[in-house]
Parts: sequence; C-alpha cells; structure tokens
Amino acid sequence: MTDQSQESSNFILDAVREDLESGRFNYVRTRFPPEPNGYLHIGHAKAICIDFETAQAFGGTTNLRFDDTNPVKEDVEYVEAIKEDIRWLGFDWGDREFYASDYFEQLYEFAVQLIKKGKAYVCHLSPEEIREYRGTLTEPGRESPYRNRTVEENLELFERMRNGEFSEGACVLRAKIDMASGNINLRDPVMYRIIHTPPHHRTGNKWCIYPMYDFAHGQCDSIEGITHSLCDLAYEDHRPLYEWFIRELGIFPSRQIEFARLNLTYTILSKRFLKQLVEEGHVRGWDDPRMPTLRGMRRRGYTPEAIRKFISMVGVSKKESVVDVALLESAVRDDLNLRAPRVMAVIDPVKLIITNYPEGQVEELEAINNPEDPSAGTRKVPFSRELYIERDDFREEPPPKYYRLAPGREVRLRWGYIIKCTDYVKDPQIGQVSEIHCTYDPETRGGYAPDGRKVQGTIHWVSAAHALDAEVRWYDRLFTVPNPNQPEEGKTFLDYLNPDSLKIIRGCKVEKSLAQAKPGDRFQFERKGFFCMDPDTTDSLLVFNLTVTLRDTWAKIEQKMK
RNA sequence: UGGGGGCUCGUCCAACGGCAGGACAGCAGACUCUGGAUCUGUUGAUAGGGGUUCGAAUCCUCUGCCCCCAGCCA
Repeated sequence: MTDQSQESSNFILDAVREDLESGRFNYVRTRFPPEPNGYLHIGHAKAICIDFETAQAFGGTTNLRFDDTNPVKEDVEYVEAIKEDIRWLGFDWGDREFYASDYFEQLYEFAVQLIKKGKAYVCHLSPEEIREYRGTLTEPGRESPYRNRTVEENLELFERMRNGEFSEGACVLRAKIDMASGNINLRDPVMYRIIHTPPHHRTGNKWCIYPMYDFAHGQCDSIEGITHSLCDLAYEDHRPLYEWFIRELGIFPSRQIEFARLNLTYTILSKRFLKQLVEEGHVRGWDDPRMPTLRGMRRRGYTPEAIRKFISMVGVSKKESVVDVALLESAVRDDLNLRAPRVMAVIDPVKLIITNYPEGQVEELEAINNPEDPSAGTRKVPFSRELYIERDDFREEPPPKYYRLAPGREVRLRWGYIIKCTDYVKDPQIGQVSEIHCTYDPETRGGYAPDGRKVQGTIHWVSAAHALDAEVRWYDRLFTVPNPNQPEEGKTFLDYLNPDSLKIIRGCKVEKSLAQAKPGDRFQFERKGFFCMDPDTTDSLLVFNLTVTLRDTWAKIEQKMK
C-alpha cells in the first residue's frame, strides 16, 4: 500500500495513518453515501473529494453507496444525476456501486439477532408518546411499557411487522439501551419503522418496514468492510450508537470520523432551501448557473479541476466555518486562465469608424489564442473600416488615470492598429454617443509602433460586418449578504435574494470564430471575463454565461474616486 | 442547568513543547499589445485568566463565547 498522504495533511489523514500503523486496519476503504433525494452541490463536492482522496492517499478504494432507506423521500431520478455529477467531478467508483437497500435482508437478520440478545424490542407507543417518553435535553426519559416484552413476543411481533400486519405508525422496533443517557440518541432509538405507501425505487413492494439511518449506515459500512466512514459533524452524537450496534452485533468495526461541512459566503447550501429556490421560480432550475449545484456550476462554466482545487484550498477541519466565495472564484480564474482560449467579444457595442481606412477593404489579422499556452496557436480575425468597441472604452471627458479612447487620444486595437479619435457623434434623442470617428496609423499593423511610441491602452473590438450576434447572461451573486443563512428577525433567506443576480444582455457582438463553438465550450472574452457557451444557443443566436469576471483594477480605481 | 464538539491574520488552513507560516482578500510597486496574467514588497492572528516548563498556539486548570442533539428524516 502506497502512502501518499504526507504531501498534504489534515486530521483525517493523520488518523488513518495512525490506524494503519497501530494495526487497527491493514487497508483503507471509504464510501460516499448520498441519499437519492436531491442534486449534488458544492458542499457534497467537499465530501466526495475527502472520501475519494483519503482512500487514494493510501492506495485504497471508495464505494458509492446510495442511502435509500426512506422511500417516501427518494427517487431514481436522482440516482443517475448523482452518478453523472460524481463522474464529472472526476471520481470513479469502478464497479463498487451499492445501495443500502441491497442489504435489507441482512439488516433484518441483524435486527433479529439483537432481539434474540434482548437488545431490541417492538414498541407500540405512538410517535407522540415516544417523544414524551424520550425526556428532554436536561431530563432523563422514561422506559416504554413495552420495553420488557419477551424475546419470543418481540420476534413474533417483528415478523408480523415485516409481514405487513400493522399499519404505519402502529409500532416500531427499538434498541434497548439507556433511557437516562445524556446522549439522546441512546435513549432506545428507533431501528425500524413501518412505511406502506410508496413503493421503494429498487425493492418495490417487497418491504413495508425500513431501517432508520442509525440502524442502516454503520451496518452497511461494516458489511462493505469500510474502514473509515467520513461524515458530517452532525453525526458526532451518533457515533456512540454507531459503535454500539457494531459491538453488539460483533461485526467489522468501521470507524466513523466527522469533519465540518462546507459553507460559502453569499451562498445557500441547504437542500431544502435550494429546492425552494427552484420550486418558487427564483432560479430557472437545478442547473441554473447561479445555483451552487454541480450541474449549475457546470453550466456556468466551472471546471471540475477548479472545484477540486478549491476544495483542497479550503482544507479539512472540525471547525464550522464560512469560506469566502472569492476563494472559489480565484480557483476558477486560475484554472481557466491557463486553458480558456481568448476571443474578442463586445458586450455593449458602440460603432467606431476608421475614416482613413479604405471602404470595402478587409484584412485578416493574426491573433494569439492563449498567451499562457503557446500550443493553443493563433487564429485570423477580420478587420475592416467599421468596428464595434465597448461603449465603456470611450469617454467624452476622460477621468484621471483613464487610458482608453477619448477625443484626441490614441489607443491600440488588440492585434490591430493604433488609432486616434478625431470626432464622435451623439444621438440627440438619448444623449448617448452613437458613433466614434478615428484615424488609423497604417504603420502599426498588428499593434506594433515602429517608432517606439508608447500607447498605454489596448482595447478589444470586432469587425461590424463580420461579427456574430450573441446574448450574454451576466451573473452576480444570488444573495446580497455574506450569510443569507442567518436572516435578521422576521426575515428569511429569500429577503436577501439579489434582484440583479442575472442580467440578460442582448445585442452583443462577438468575433466570428465563435461560430464553431459548442455548448459547454469555455472562453475568455478579453478584458471581460470567462464565459461558457450555454445549451440554449441556436443557429441564429449564440448564448454565453459569465463564469467569472477578470480581476478589474480599473473598476477599483473608479470606485475609489467616488 | 444534560450530552457532544469548536475557538490561530478580514476569511480558510498549517505549525503535533523550540523563530506563528501559506492561500484568498487588502494595500503599495514593477512589468505588460488583456487595467488580465506574472513578479516584488507589505498590513494583519494564537478568546481570557492562572499553572507546568529553560521554552507553551501546543500540556494542565478555570472562565467566556459559538455550534450541534429532544424525527417513526438523513
């Protein structure tokens, strides 16, 4: 077994290493246990990375196991989606795809075994009564009047539960532990409940009793020979129970280790709230690019590599924390910077006419596809007398430190010529600049000044006659506050929804090479940001999602001047 | 007021009795045919008290603050 765990360390890797050294285990096997009741999000990505990478660090493997013990909440619909997302993230569980429901028969046998040991009993208390008998955080509970039924009686009753002789809620199977325990999970927890209504997505109507999480998870881990069961801090209180079942059953002693879940600023990661956003139409669906779901992020243009990098930057600990979403954004920029081909796209176009350039003439200028990656090669971009440039790249009265185009000023057109603004036309109706007139210096083809003159600004452009129309979906944070999870009195997370989280910008002009792009392709629109072609793209209209903007130093300067 | 966890730069993570370090964010500068990238510099933290020790973020102790647990959810 190769131990590659030294490179990066965290408390889980330390613990696993100790277990190997002490001989507690002689191999490493983890599992990722999603419940098929929703789509995976960035929080799950952390768990997936930790599960798979911890095993990989020691040459071990990871099982995928669907935790499908509650047919009222679960659905096949999610199974395929979850698998797709894990694969996309870059992890492979080989043929080790399991379901808790695979073990229903075995789990039933385990329950019988505990009944025979006098460690489990059928309880006919109603749900309300069970709650009353459980006591409170500070007062001990009381023992159920059914607690001392004989083994024979319990065996018979449990079998009748399985046979469907009782209605839902009539009775449950409980572990007989300690009603006075300070740990409420140990106050005779429910092991099995009766569920008649919906057929299970895999076992159909075969079962009408289903094991609770506590009676399923640890035993499934054990059956699969999982050495390290890595989970959320929320299960810390359950660990004594996890160990109690394994000990009483005398089965393989998997070890549960808990770590803190991921939280992100300006983001909500609760499955319930995410569902609400979708169902109430605040977003367009589970794959809306503003959603923190893996599908949403994929559509937005995030790469699996960037997400994995982000997760590793976040680290692993037991401290509940809220990670700055800027860290995620930094990870995507870093990744996309190296691989996204550059392209010129004008988001808010204004016409620019080069008055001394021959009408009808078209030149093919050579542009570098990615200065970070010479192997990305070059492409030709058409240049002509009429261009579009970004409205924001021209000012009638340039502020200090602004070094783009303005009357009388010179600027370089990327990969093109150096031009000088001679004049501009303003639309009297709306008071907006409608046309900018420039002259070009024919000696500066390609953007080089043979006389060595310095030109501070370089702006992007497209040839008006050759440009393609595009729609850009410009995204901003979904929430206006860093922690929408903690609303003020009388408010909910919905009160912090950012009304400007999506701006649909039509009439954008992009360079013609983009005609070859396919949905999912990622680009850097020079000086703007990274964009990903959306599946909504049609033959007549290209649609792009903003993944993340470039760092914008000018915006900062401008902000400070206000 | 029971039980279980957690407190290190603004944020996240390291340091495992021996110079508190990195990343992101911030600030300043260099460079630049992307105000991108890159490079350089820089601000900035051990929750508080007591103790052990030559030496404490680390060990002990007391205090404070934060989170989780009373589903027939997971």
